[in-house]
Amino acid sequence: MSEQGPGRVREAVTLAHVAERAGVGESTVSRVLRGEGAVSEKTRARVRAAVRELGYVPNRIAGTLASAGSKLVGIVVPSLANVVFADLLRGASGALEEEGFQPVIAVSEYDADREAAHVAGMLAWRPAALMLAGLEHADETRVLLAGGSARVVEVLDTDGEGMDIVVGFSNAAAGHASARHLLARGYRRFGYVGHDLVRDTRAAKRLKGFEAALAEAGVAPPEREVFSAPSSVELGRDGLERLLARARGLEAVYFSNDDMALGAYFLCLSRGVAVPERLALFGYNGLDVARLTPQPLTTLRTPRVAVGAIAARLIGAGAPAQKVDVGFELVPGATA
Amino acid sequence: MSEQGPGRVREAVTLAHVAERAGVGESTVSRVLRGEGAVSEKTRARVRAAVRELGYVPNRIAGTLASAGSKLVGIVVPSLANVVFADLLRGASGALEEEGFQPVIAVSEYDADREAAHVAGMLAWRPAALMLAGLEHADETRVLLAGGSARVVEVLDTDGEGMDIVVGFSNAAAGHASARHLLARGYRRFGYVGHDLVRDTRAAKRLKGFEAALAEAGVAPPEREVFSAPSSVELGRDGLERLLARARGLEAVYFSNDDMALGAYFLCLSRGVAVPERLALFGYNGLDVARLTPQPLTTLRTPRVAVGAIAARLIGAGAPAQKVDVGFELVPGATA
DNA sequence: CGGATTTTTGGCAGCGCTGCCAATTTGCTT
DNA sequence: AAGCAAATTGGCAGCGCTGCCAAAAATCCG
Repeated sequence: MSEQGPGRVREAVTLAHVAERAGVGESTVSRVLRGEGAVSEKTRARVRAAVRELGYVPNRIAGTLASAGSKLVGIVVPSLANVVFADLLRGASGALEEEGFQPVIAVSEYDADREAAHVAGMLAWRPAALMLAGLEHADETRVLLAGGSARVVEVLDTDGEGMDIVVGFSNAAAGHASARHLLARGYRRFGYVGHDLVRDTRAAKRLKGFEAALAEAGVAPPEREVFSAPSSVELGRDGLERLLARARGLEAVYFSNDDMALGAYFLCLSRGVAVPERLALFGYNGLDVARLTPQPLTTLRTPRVAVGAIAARLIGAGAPAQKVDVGFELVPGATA
Repeated sequence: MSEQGPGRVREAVTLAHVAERAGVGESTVSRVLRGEGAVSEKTRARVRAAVRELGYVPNRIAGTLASAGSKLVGIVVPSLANVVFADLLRGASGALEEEGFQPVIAVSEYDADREAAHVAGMLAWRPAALMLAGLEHADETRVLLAGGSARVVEVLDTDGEGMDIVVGFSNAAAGHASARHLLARGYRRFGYVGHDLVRDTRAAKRLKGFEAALAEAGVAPPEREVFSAPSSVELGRDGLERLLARARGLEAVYFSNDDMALGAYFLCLSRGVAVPERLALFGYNGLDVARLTPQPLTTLRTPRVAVGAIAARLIGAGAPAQKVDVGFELVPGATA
């Protein structure tokens, strides 16, 4: 029953056990483990041996409590079904790891209140930083964040005021650039097929930028076909189908993202609608798969992985509040 | 400087502060917060008011240390670039949340040693459970897991021995079923285009099952074109291109997954190769996008989201060690 | 209305580790 | 060989919360 004895009683090996085994003080073991403070090579070796022999795994809960300030970084994304956020997480997760942080993720389903709940839950772990998508948040979220000591990084959008660090690009500018491209190609009669604009404020900002560019050029706003569901290939196909059924003479259609555009492109392939001669298609995101279709999709690529990575680096560096615009790249494909 | 005073010194509001403010003992506040133990409605209200007034956010680090056993669940996936794992995370994350757990993720890049390192790092947070992809792990991982008190859930594969709970399906059976389907359709000369088989052991198991079925039918094994990189649409296209360049008379090609098959399908569309008449294509995963191409891809759909959710439920229920086979579904499309 | 119960509370010792400071040892100098 | 500075090391008080147990208050009963 006692924690010593010859048997492998393993249950809860603590730093104290390691210290005893190595015949040194607890502080010394702690120093060795953290590679901090001067410890002679001899003791260092003894401690490491003890750690190995006992199969000791440090308890970071206790460590964090004692030292205040954890190495956790909370990340709340709107969805995991969308490649954008998977890419963001990939970039963030990789860089965070290198910076010595551990990501903790949560999904808000594009719901501001759920986001707030997650923020509260994560704050309970006293994270070093919290990463949120976009600049629009529930008031409660702002209050929680203002009161805490965690850094805040808002990503993927720069159109607005950030609370602390902001890393992203202008969605309005993206929409604007997309429209300019289409206008330059001579298109004048536009359509728009999109998903939930209320929840996905970034998509809404793109559309706004897109329409602004048309207005500036004195061109009529696009005929809209908007769903209130998350984006998907299927929705894009259905959207274009409906749009074509009711709007005559459309020359080019702007989509809320590549998934949607892809569905529409497949519809065109199936129906034998000549792209871009009869109908031009323009997406958003720069998805890999959309680059390899028989005709590469004309789209606008965003550096999502980089956004995650840069955000992580800034957190690691303890950078001051700032806004980093990583820009985007218009990718002329063969569909517009 | 003192932590009281009339001003809003906010820094570190603790349970003790709440207790003082509400004029009750710490234990009472703790009980109210956890909704455990009998507390009169009157005091309960006073405590809640104090919590609100002070903007108190419980410190779960301290709570976990005091009570032992956290509500964290570590999840180590091989990659985030692959939809499969994003789906898995989605299912797990949603169900975990409902069960009151918080997911902590890490990416191993299909590397067993990195996986081991992440497992060690997560164990330091004394998680309730750890979720790993597949049944193949580094010895170190097994040792760490055997010594810890965390539950272990291995997902997406049932071909082999699990350490604790296993939720998934047989990849070998999946490959076998795919071959049976193609054989039933009369195809006899096969090709295989795949990605890194050494790291992605599940893909290797599928191929093995596929070849076994061919052998059983007395059919020659497939002509292989295998890359040592992660799967991608591009790799699928290139793979088929190479395969066609060197193997004559192929009738059907099996792909390591839908991404690969999609790239190949696009190549066929571009080159005007009649699918499935001249060449049949068979994928794996049941990706949404592959269901909406002009010709839906014939593939095998796996319940990835469900796997994540079921795994989470079992953890929450404290289920005993077991192996859950959720099966898969062969989806006859128009490409084979 | 006193004593036995049943409810509600409060007190306080840890959980395992880190930070601070003092004690000890070692290495140099003169 | 004594004197000091520098390098190592150990002790121990918390970090903020929960679990356990005893104290206090509210209820019940004959």
